[in-house]
Order: sequence, then C-alpha cells, then structure tokens
Amino acid sequence: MTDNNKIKVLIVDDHPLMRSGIAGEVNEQADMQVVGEAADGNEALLAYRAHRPDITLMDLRMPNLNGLDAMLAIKKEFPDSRFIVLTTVAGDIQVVRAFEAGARGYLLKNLVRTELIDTIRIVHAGKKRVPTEIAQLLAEHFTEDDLTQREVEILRGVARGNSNKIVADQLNISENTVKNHVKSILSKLGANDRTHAVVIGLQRGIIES
Amino acid sequence: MTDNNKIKVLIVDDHPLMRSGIAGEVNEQADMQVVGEAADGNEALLAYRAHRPDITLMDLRMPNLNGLDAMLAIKKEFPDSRFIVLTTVAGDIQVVRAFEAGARGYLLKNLVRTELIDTIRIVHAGKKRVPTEIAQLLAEHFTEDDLTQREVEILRGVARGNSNKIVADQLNISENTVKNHVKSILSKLGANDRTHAVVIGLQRGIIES
DNA sequence: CGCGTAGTTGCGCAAATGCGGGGATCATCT
DNA sequence: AGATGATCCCCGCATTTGCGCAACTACGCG
Repeated sequence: MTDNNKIKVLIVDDHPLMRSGIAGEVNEQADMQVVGEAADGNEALLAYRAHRPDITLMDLRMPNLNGLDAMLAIKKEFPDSRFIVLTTVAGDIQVVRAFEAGARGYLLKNLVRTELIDTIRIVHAGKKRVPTEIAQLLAEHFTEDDLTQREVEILRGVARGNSNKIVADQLNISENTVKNHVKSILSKLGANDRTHAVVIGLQRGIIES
Repeated sequence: MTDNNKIKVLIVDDHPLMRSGIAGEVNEQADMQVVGEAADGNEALLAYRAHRPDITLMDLRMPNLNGLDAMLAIKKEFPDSRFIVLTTVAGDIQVVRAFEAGARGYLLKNLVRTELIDTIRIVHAGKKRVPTEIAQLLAEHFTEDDLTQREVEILRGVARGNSNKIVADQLNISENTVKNHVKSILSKLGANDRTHAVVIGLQRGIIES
C-alpha cells in the first residue's frame, strides 16, 4: 500500500480539524504521505510503533501525555526518530526542552502552508530547521537558568492565590523559606513581583493553568 | 459559480491549517460550500461583504480585530448574519459575550468532525446549538457580574507586575483609587489576592497575556 | 580531601498590600 | 425625583511581601 519512496508522516495533535488540515496539505505533495494520526501522546507511541514514520509532526500541548514526554518515550524506543514540533504560541519553555530532547524543526501553527512542506523536506534531508525568531528565543532561554523543582512548586502555590504562610504549611516548611524561594523566582524570571512571576510562568509554560 | 442551493460558509480563523481542515470537511458535504476564508476580524468583514455567507464560523482569539468585535461589526451591517463560535478553550468569558452578541452555535476546536457539520445544519435551519457543558458555563457566568472597563485596565496593570502606585501613575489616578478597584476586582472574581485575580482573569479571557 | 556552587532553610525590617470604613460626582434607569 | 452603579478620592491599620544577610546540606570537581 504505502509507497516506499514517499516520506512517511505521522501527525500528532489533539484537534481533529487541525490534523485534517495538515493531512490535506501533506497528501497533496507527490513525495509525501500521511501514514497515521494520533490525538495524544499515548496514541502517538502506538501509532509510531505501527507505522514507523520518517517524520513526526508533534503538538506540544495535549491532554494525557504531552508532546514533550511522548517525544522522549518514542526516542527511547526509536533513537533515529525525527520530530518537528508544532505549537500555537512562541515563548514557551517547552519548546526549548523539545530541542534539548532532539526536535529537528519547529513550526508555529499560524504558519503559511508552504512552510510546513518545506520544513518536512528539510528535516527529512537530515538538516535542522529553526526559524530565526525561535533561534533567538532559544539563545535567550539557554542563558537563563530555569527554576528548580522546589521553586516551581512554590510558584504553583502562589498562582493559586495562596499567601507565603499557606504555601509554607502545604509544603511543611517555614514561611521565611517560602519567601526566599519567591525571591529567587523573581530574580530568575526577571519579575517585578509575585503576580508578574506567575504571569511569566504561565506564558513560558513553567506552570500550567 | 456558487450553487444557490448550498449553504454558503465563511471561515474565520488565524490558523491556515485549521481553515484548511474545516474547509475540507465542509466541502465534502453535498449541501454546503466554503465561499471564503479570513485570518482576522478585519478580513472577516471584507469577506462577509464580498460573499454574504449563510453561516460564519468565527474563531474568538485572533490578532488585530478579535472575533467578538468582528461579529458585532458584521451584525451591525448585516443583522441577519448567523455565527457559530469556534474556540480552543472552554471557560472563556468571551464565549458568554459572544452569545449575548447573538452567536447561534458553539464549537470546541477539539470536536469530532461530525459535530461541525451537524452544528452548521442545525444553525442554518434557524435553531440554536449549545453543548450542555457550555450551557452550564453560561448559567454560571451570567450570575457573575463581570468587571467594568476601568477594573479591567487596573487588572492589566497589575498583571504586568506593577504596584498600585505605578498603576495609579500610569492611569493618572491616586493610589487609593487603585486599591479600591483592586478590592472590588478581588471581590467580583472571588480571588484571594491580586495574583490569584490575574490568574482567574487570564483563564476567563478577561485579560489576554 | 577540600573547595566552590547550588539548593534549601532561616531571621529581621522596610515597603506594599488588603480591609474596613468614609464620601464625592456623574450617567442611567425606574 | 430617587435609586443604582461606575468612577473617583481619602484615612488608618493589621497582614503580607520583598529584600538583605546568613547558615546548613549535598554534590561535583580538581
């Protein structure tokens, strides 16, 4: 059935209509073919095993198993898998992690249609494809040290509208300690105050709302 | 050119691939036809004037002119226009406003494909189509009084990490006034503190990040 | 092994926040 | 005309935040 000369593409995205749109574009190309679709990370792994695609288009934000973890799981089993990351928003820390985890290309979902096809060909040829806007973002974020696990926990508590005292009680540490964590969070994120820190945390995908 | 018996559909969404996916599904139906696409609110108005669709599928979150304002602009010029609202996330206050502004149907973007077609037919037949989950949400939100324009401005300032004093200076009012606005914002949103208020504001789409 | 670094924890103090009052003007609706 | 709600202003005071200074632990690296 599947023509061996064609680039086999797997589409992973939780929006059926988006998958449909992508599939339409890809299948119009003479040298590519969509071999499977998946709506979340778990399905992605199963679909990968079943179809062994050359290129996987992977959305990052999905229910159940997210795109980043799905990538890691697939890469563990199939080290030579190639991923192009799809996402709606720029400025997401997840994008940085995706590249660290071995993504080869990056696409904003509001791309023009030809970009998608170009990127698939480029990545299939073994090269990497990173838009300048993203390269810049990567450079910025690589220098910034990200938050420690503990700091992320604190930030999550703060985002829920809890005072330092309450966060302290929930984590069984003293209020002063929470204050110190908050201080270093502010410093690392370049935030003016706790509120700003939470906004930045949400934008970067450090915490999820 | 356009078959007069078919339901004419206009698609408004800032993601080309999403438009493509929707268009594919719609055009597969014998009794419908996509007559135009638009990537933002401004284009939507122009496209509406040019094509006079029976049904407009409208995304709410878009650059330039957002979906809600675009709806209002089109409705002003064409009072018998019919809209189906598309959005990625539930829990958005914009959805409530969209219905108040006269939207007839509502679709989450992670819908199954048949839902889209069903909803178009139902709305074209003159009925309304609101999923139970959304109806519930609407009931909840209708009871809540939303923020005044001024309060939204204040909340935006707070979200940027500004102190009451700085927000006051930016809006040329006194710090005490800002405090009072913040107080009523906390009360209206049921937030514990300013940070929590910003998180809720972002979730509900009251402010955009 | 010693040494630096990063993470975590702690305390005290000045500044900002949140809360409880008070009152004013103006537009809108009844 | 009266009521209602949005906007604006003011005060005092308890609580919370944010910052500077400091210590302990764990870990890697020379």
